[in-house]
Amino acid sequence: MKNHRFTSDFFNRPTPVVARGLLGKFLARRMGKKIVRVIITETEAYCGKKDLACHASKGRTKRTEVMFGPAGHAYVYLIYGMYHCLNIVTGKVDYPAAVLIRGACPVRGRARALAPEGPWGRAASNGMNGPGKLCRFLRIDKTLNDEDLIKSKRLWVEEGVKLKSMQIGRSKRIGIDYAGPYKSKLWRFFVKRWTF
DNA sequence: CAAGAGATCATCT
DNA sequence: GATGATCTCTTGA
Repeated sequence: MKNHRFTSDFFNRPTPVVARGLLGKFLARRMGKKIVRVIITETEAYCGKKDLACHASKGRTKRTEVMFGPAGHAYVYLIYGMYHCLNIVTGKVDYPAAVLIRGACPVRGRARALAPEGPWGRAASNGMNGPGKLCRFLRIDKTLNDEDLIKSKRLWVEEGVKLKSMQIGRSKRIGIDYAGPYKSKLWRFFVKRWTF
C-alpha cells in the first residue's frame, strides 16, 4: 500500500475538523537516511485571533506570522525555554489557526498496542506522549518552522494504514487557564481506543 | 498518587 | 522584566 501524502485540501478546512482528522494518521520525519513514521494520537485546535489561547490572539508578530500563512506549513516554537511544540497551520491565508500535535506512537512494536488509554487519552509512556517529548523524539526544532509539509522532504503527513476502528474522545485544552471563555472549548482530540 | 518546584530562554511589554 | 500550548524530579501523605 502506498502512503498518500496530504495536500493543502486536507489542511484548508476548519481547524477542529483538521485536528480530529489527523488522529490515526501518519506523521513522517526524515532523520538522516531513515524515515520515521509515527501515528498521531492527540491534537489540539487553536482557532484564529478571537481564540484567547491562540498565540495569534495577541496580534500578528514575527513569531505568529507563520500562522497567518498558508495551510499545511509547520509552526514550531520554543516553550518554557526548553521544549519545542509542533503545530500545523490550517485555514485560509490571513486566518491565524493551527493544530498542535500533542501525542503520537510508533507504527511498529508493542508500544503501538498501548498508545491510547484512559478517559483523558493519556497515552502510554512511549516517548511521544506530550508535545515537548514528541518534538524531542522526532528532533523537531525551529529549523523546521514554516516548513511546507505539502512539499517537504523532512516532515510531512500521510494517510498511512487504515485502522480497523478508532474511538475518539475530546476535552478542554491543556495549560491554557488564562484563556477566559475559550479555556473550556472542547478543542482537544485524542484516540481513546483502536483496533488494527 | 498528588502537589510543588526548578529548569531555561525567545518573545513581547 | 515577566511569562509560557512542558517535563521531570522531589516530597509527603
